[in-house]
Amino acid sequence: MDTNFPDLRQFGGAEAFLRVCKPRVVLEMFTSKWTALVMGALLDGPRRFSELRRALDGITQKMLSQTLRTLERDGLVTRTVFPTVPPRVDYELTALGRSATGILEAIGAWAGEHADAVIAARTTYDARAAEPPRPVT
Amino acid sequence: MDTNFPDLRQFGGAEAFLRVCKPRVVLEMFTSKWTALVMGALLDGPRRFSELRRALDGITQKMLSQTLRTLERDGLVTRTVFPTVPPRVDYELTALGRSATGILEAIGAWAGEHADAVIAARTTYDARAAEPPRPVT
DNA sequence: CCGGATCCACTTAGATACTG
DNA sequence: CAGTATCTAAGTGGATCCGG
Repeated sequence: MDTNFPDLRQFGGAEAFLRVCKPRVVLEMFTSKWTALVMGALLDGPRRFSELRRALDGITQKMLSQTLRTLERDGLVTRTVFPTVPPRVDYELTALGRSATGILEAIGAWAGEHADAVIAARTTYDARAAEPPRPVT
Repeated sequence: MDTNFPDLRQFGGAEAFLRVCKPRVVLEMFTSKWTALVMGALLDGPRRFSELRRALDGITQKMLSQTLRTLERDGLVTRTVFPTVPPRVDYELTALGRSATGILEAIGAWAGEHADAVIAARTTYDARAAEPPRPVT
């Protein structure tokens, strides 16, 4: 099989390549701890800040706020402020955001089939690493 | 739409939920900087350490070594030592590892369609954030 | 109610030097 | 050739306090 792995020297090394690699940009959208969970909580429709805070029982205000702002910046979520008192702010997935949840579903599907194998492999590896050193014979 | 977002209090809060959530386990397999690139470099078949080091032009020995060990621990890559001198070590994707690259392909496909929209959204957001504050009227 | 600002602990990654 | 060990810099997340 030949999958045309690129010659990274064209880009000035792997480091430079990663900065312009679009799949990597997307990967980093989901790497932060709360991103996937917040998007999941928005799947059912618009939610206000305090509803999300309750749904994500245990998340700090700072992290929820920060995660939502990142999602908004990436165009995955809209933020709507109602000029009432007390203030009310609604968050909702955009079309782009809903399409991005497809990735999370793909990950969930793979996880359903293979996560146990990964966890088992870790257990085996860790047990082997904890064994006493083998005699040299 | 109702997507049955779970009541996280059942798990003792979101923090505890994330620790047992299988999709999250899978997500974290790819969060480290070099994982996806190393797996990509192994798609064409077995490679030895120095070949990978060259293919990933600019990666440090430490990060390549660390990434490969993590992949091996997760059961995605096998490590084969040939007892020759000088030593030779081959790395190869397992069946599990090859199936996991499907996730990376899904991300790549979405990126091909939507990464530009994300990048554009960021640009717009950043420009707006840099504007002078609006008068209160 | 919705956040911003600050401080701190922990993790991650790079540089460098050394070993079987 | 194929790593490991150590040190340091940078980023990420949590706790807490303050403001509109």
